[in-house]
Amino acid sequence: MHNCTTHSDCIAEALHRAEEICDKRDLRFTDVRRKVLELVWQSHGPIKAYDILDQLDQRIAAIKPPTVYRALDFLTENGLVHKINSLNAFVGCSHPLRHRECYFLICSDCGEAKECCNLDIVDAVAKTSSRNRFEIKHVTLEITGECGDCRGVH
Amino acid sequence: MHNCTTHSDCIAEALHRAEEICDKRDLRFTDVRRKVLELVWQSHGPIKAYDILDQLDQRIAAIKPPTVYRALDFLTENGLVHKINSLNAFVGCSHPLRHRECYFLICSDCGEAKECCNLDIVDAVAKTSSRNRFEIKHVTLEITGECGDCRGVH
DNA sequence: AACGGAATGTTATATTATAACATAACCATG
DNA sequence: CATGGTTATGTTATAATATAACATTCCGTT
Ligand SMILES: [Zn+2]
Ligand SMILES: [Zn+2]
Ligand SMILES: [Zn+2]
Ligand SMILES: [Zn+2]
Repeated sequence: MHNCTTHSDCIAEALHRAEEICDKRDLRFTDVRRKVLELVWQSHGPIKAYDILDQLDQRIAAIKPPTVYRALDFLTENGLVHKINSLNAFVGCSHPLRHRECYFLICSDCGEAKECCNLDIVDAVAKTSSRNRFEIKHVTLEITGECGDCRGVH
Repeated sequence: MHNCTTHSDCIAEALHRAEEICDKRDLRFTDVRRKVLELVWQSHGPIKAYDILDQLDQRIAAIKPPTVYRALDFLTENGLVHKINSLNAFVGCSHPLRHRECYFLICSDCGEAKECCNLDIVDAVAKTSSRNRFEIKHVTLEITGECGDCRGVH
């Protein structure tokens, strides 16, 4: 499902990046927020809010939905996590500083959501928006289909 | 919110187009499906499943959620309606025959979801997908922001 | 009329998300 | 280090969205 070399490093790096970003921006990277982000990265793929909740419950007593959703809101607002609307799931952003230019290739077979960037798409979206006198706040681009691995293509 | 000249005509046309398409494809454009599509077009903008349900209830006794969702599934699968995931809402497709190339400009102020087509975007998406050896089944592009009218731009 | 498949009805429940208010932690400032 | 304002979390309840599972009806074909 993902091909990071050492996944524990991959999680640690994501947490470290988040810490730095929050530091720089004077945001509070609290315990709850850190733990939620850690679980998101642990899955290293789309994870549902209630699955996070379940996994937290095992570690911390009595975490409730609002706590998880608040943490996810914080992480999403600050570009550390993406919400994938077509899955009602959340995934860690792998480059939080260029967070607005991302889109996803979502394999309906293996469930991977590959985060990509592409200037042509960003340009085309920007142009068509301005032609329509539309001021962009947020772009969601979710491409669903089947990935090469699942199709056996090489 | 929308600028069709005569909205009753606009609804009638949409229903007529749907009828033709279903005819051609040997699909059953049943009463429930017609009524749901009619309500979607009546709103002429994103409408929620349970709002459709409420409005149906006033006309038909005891319509239940599964009935509405089934009709919406049918209409979505056959390109007559789009689901807008970021709103959990549904909107009529204004050109069902070219249904796959659409995207939406969604104004968070007035709530309009303008359906657009743009070949540059379609191309860029197709290219990046094939570069990633990814076979597209479905593309969701939802651009949220503020429309020109709401910003007072002319 | 009898059959088979598709659509709808029905009951119940799963899943996703938020409102509203109480408490606790944090942090600037005196 | 007390005080007060702000931000975050805890807590309870419920809202909003969506589907499972099974029964019945409808509809075209034979
Ligand atoms: Zn990893
Ligand atoms: Zn795959
Ligand atoms: Zn209209
Ligand atoms: Zn607007």
